Amino acid sequence: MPELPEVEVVRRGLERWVAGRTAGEVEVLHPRAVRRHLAGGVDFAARLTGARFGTAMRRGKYLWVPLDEAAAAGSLLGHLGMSGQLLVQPEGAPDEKHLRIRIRFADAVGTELRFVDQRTFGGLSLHENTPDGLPDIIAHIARDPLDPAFDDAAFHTALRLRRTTVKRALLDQSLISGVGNIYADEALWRARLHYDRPTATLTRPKSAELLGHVRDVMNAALAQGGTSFDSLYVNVNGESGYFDRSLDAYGREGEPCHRCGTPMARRPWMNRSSYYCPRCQRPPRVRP
DNA sequence: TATCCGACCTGTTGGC
DNA sequence: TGCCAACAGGTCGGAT
Repeated sequence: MPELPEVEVVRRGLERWVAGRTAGEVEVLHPRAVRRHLAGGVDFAARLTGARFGTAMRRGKYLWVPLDEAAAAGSLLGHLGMSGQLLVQPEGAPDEKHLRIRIRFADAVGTELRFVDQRTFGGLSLHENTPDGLPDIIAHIARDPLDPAFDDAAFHTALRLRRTTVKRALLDQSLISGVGNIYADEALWRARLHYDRPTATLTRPKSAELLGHVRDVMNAALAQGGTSFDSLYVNVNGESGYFDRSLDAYGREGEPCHRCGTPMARRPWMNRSSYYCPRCQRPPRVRP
């Protein structure tokens, strides 16, 4: 599934292939793909048509493109969800099986923007912007740790104040954005932290170390998977090369820990799975 | 108010 | 072989 590095690759692709162009005909082929656009698909298409795209922005896994001629100070907001792709395809190319939204351009370049999404967890929508230039609906989303303006000290303070556990905190988009289940497990393994460790017990050095590992995991993925924006198409296929080569925790149940050789464990967690090393990542003595 | 957790969705996998 | 349940997981919103 697209994680933050893949979303960044898509952002760069949009910046290169879509910025400065004007939307022509817009087709909404599946209503769920515009479910966050409360006025519905017809309104979405009508308002987007004729709008000129600015430079794509990103916060966490949300992408948005400022529009200069649709609703005043508005943006086209996108989230890829579990299986979403934004593709710039030649006009007339066969439709993808899960094509949800098609945006033609009012120019003669001969390409169109497509939103393709098998599981329809993602979608596109139009929103007004806050004074900060952020789509209003994502104003509550925290900055991601690759954002130069991310405040490490404030993150640590917020962690200490929460009465929750460390993995829940990593997945809390109002604390830190862009961390999904996979990267949370990877960063916790690197930091030798058990997922159920209460955040209130984390020292400042330990939370700084954890944050550093989150950044390392993301940067490594970006370095390995962030190549496709140089091609003609904005194309995230949902499979980062990083997943195949460099995972230390996620999906490795029963395989030896890359640090100590102990078989890795998997535990059901929040309708998901947590992968960890039972030796390197000891559970907290006092359960929260 | 803060935190928790089920629902949404569909292709794949594994068990019977 | 075929059927069905389990699984994957980001986000929202209702429940606690």
